[in-house]
Amino acid sequence: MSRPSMKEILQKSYGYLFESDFLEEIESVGVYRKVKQGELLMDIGQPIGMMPLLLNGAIKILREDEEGDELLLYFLEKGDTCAMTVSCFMGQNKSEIRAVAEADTELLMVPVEKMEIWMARYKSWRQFIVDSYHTRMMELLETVDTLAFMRMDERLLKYLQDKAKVNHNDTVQTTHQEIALDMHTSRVVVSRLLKKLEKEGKIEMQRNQIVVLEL
DNA sequence: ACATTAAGTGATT
DNA sequence: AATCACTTAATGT
Repeated sequence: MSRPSMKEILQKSYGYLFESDFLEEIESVGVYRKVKQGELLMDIGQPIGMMPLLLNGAIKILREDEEGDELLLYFLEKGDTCAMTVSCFMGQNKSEIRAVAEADTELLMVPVEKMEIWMARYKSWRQFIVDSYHTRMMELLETVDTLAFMRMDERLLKYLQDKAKVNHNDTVQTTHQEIALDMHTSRVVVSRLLKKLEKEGKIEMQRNQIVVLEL
């Protein structure tokens, strides 16, 4: 199969949202970028100059505490954009979050100056921004609920399920240590809870790999 | 064979 | 649920 053109990729991820002439404008102004798994896309304190439109793959969004330890907030997938960039052109312009590629990912980077212009010109763009702000807010609320109301073992299972979903693969490639870092807990706790989940028949463990049986 | 990294476990707070 | 101290298992060179 031949490699799809930029236009085709864009059409597939955003065609249902934007008019074709607008899609062409996005394509002409956007800078294509490909990131490998684990690559740092944006760090805390960095100025935001570009707005990423995800074409495929997934990005994980993390918050950091005073000691430099992380906490996973949510994942971005194709058709998503970062809500942080939206608040950028409205004044604040330093990133409050860290963005790391969860999988190999293709993005289209659009300069933030375009945001305002498009807001005025395209209704579909306004709708897209409002909608994505809303869904991001809902995801953040879900994360708060998870942290406040769920037990560690439930949180862990949800983490694995979410990770399996965004990677479109029920076998999650990771280590207990990495999970602990994302969840802001210790490796020992993760290992013990994973063992419990395995006994309950919800997952299967191998070295560097966990199969999620309950999705 | 040896070093390194990942994962398992008991005890303590 | 976190931390410590230690063991065992898997993997790379």
